Amino acid sequence: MFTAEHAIRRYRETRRKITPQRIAVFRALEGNTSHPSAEDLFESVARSVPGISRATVYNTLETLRELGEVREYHFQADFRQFDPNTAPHHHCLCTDCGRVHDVHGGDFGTVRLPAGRLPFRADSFSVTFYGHCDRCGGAKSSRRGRVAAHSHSSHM
Amino acid sequence: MFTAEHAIRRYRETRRKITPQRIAVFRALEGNTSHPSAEDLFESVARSVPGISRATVYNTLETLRELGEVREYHFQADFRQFDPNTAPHHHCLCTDCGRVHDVHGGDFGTVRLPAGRLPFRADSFSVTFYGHCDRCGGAKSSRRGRVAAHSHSSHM
DNA sequence: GACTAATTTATAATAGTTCTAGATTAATGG
DNA sequence: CCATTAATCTAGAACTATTATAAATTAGTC
Ligand SMILES: [Mn+2]
Ligand SMILES: [Mn+2]
Ligand SMILES: [Zn+2]
Ligand SMILES: [Zn+2]
Repeated sequence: MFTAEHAIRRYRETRRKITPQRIAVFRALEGNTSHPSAEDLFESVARSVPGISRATVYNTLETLRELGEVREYHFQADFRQFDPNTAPHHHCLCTDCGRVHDVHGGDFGTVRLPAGRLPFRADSFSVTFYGHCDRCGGAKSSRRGRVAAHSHSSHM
Repeated sequence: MFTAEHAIRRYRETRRKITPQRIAVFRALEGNTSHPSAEDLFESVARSVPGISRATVYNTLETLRELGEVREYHFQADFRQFDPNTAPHHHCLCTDCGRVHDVHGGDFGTVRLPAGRLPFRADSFSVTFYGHCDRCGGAKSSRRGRVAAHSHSSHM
């Protein structure tokens, strides 16, 4: 689990300096399940560290990614999103508002490459569901909360 | 299945004009399993239609996407990729060279949202495997062709 | 073949990200 | 503490994919 303390330890281990700017980015990521973009994090961090540069936020995110402390996703075309939760989990992307929810805790079925001779060695995978979130449920399904409980399966 | 003829039919149906530029883009997409970017398609099409503008390629792709004739993916951060195969299928993204392979024809398991009360209505989903392709197999696994036959499963 | 709205083109604008050079500072050790 | 110095930070320029604009061209229609 990502914590500012853990990130600081990793930075020390790898002979990197601990700066107020970096700590602020770590804190902004701690427990953050919103899959923020670099700009999101910049805006959030700039409140506690006025004058921080975007470059610093970008650089810190890149380092954390190299260290394997955050994972980068490309849910949308226009910006990258970061997730301090590096454990494998699925995501739901609302195609209306762009919000991304984690999926965890249930029976999600299995995902595997066919045992056949596919010319590829897979290290990991990611599953993204596209649809509509709670708040965007849509005009026709204004009966919130029920609509949500939807199951989706496939056997491609 | 996407064909230039089918795209032309759809363009006629929706009162859009058939131009040499558009036909060239249709042809470039026909049977294309490389998941090309707009720039890839521009370069390819520019050979047969010198002077074509990038804007035309972008506009045509956008229209095809609206018509549901191609699907747009965000495998990488820096550009969008298009797939004329709109049937649901999985993908393998080589994290070395960026090539994307389709996955189809075997037993891939099932994917579903937990039947519980997840506040989300899913319309579709996409599965992406990350790893190393045939050609990029890596130094340690130069024994190509065997490495490939790898199976990956999960029950998160 | 003429008409006209749709399309195309070249180019400017935009947005996210990366690069750069000079100013600042964390870490080290006397 | 203070001095040293390599690492870091900042502001802003540069870069890249994409979108917007406006004027020129053309597909479709009669
Ligand atoms: Mn997540
Ligand atoms: Mn595909
Ligand atoms: Zn939403
Ligand atoms: Zn490869």
